Amino acid sequence: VFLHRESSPYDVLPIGARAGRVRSQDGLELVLEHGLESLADADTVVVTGPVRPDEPQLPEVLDAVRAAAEEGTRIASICAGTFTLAAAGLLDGKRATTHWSIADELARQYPRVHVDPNVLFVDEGQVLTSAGSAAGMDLCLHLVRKDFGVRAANAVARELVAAPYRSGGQVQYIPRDRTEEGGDLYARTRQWALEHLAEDLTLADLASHAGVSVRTFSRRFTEDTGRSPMKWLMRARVDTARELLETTDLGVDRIADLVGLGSGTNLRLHFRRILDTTPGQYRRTFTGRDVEG
DNA sequence: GTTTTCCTCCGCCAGA
DNA sequence: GTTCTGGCGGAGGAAA
Repeated sequence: VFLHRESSPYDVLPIGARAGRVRSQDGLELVLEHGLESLADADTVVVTGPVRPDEPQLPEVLDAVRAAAEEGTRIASICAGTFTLAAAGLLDGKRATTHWSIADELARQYPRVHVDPNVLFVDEGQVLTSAGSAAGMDLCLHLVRKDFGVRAANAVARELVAAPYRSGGQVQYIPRDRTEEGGDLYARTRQWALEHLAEDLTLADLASHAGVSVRTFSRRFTEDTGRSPMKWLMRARVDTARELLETTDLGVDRIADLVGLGSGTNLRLHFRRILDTTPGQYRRTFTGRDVEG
């Protein structure tokens, strides 16, 4: 589990298929104090899964993970752990991701899973999946962010010397046939947009900053980030509003103004759509204060 | 809650 | 022949 026991806001419990000493493939000996019976007490189970996707899945692990899910436990996976969730049937009909190098294999083995190889993690509510190990950290920070808010997630990220927030839609690094030109496509335009959130930005403004046509910008941006430009912008606005709700005493109307959402009504609407809560509930949950305006 | 207007997204296609 | 770009237009959604 990637969260430091010291810095984690959770009680982190490493669990093995059975308690005792186990030897990893690279020869490391691990002592696991807890076996699968401990899953029954967990609120969230993070499955790191087999080292390789072609490793046989242990039936007792699949049964335990399935039983936990049926009890309502939140289940997350990191890297090849997604294969365990898929084998347990938890991903049937759902979007999921894993490391890009084994995404094709996941789609082949589990055709009922909608595999998205281009994102860092996928949040399907009770079931969450992530790409490579570093993306697993992003997923864990996403969970902290959901459970305890932006400030707590940032504190954990600082402790781990990690980026505080990389959205799930951010593209995985995948080697392409052609040379990567300039790395993260439109990163400068995204940064520029974040610095001008309060303004009435249109798709044409973003395309103009990127120096390409609206059509090309829209197409390449979506390929690069997994989200259409304006959906990405809306999420950035709501995320900034969340941070302002947590770290300031500003009213909803003022915050809506600062993040370019125009009115408190509009901010409430998008808060509800994206986070399924209200700004007031959000501030009360994470700060204990009420919201004005 | 309804209506109107405007914007975004996306498929299609032509040209480079 | 393939890939990429950019314009057009319709469908759907968002905002006022």
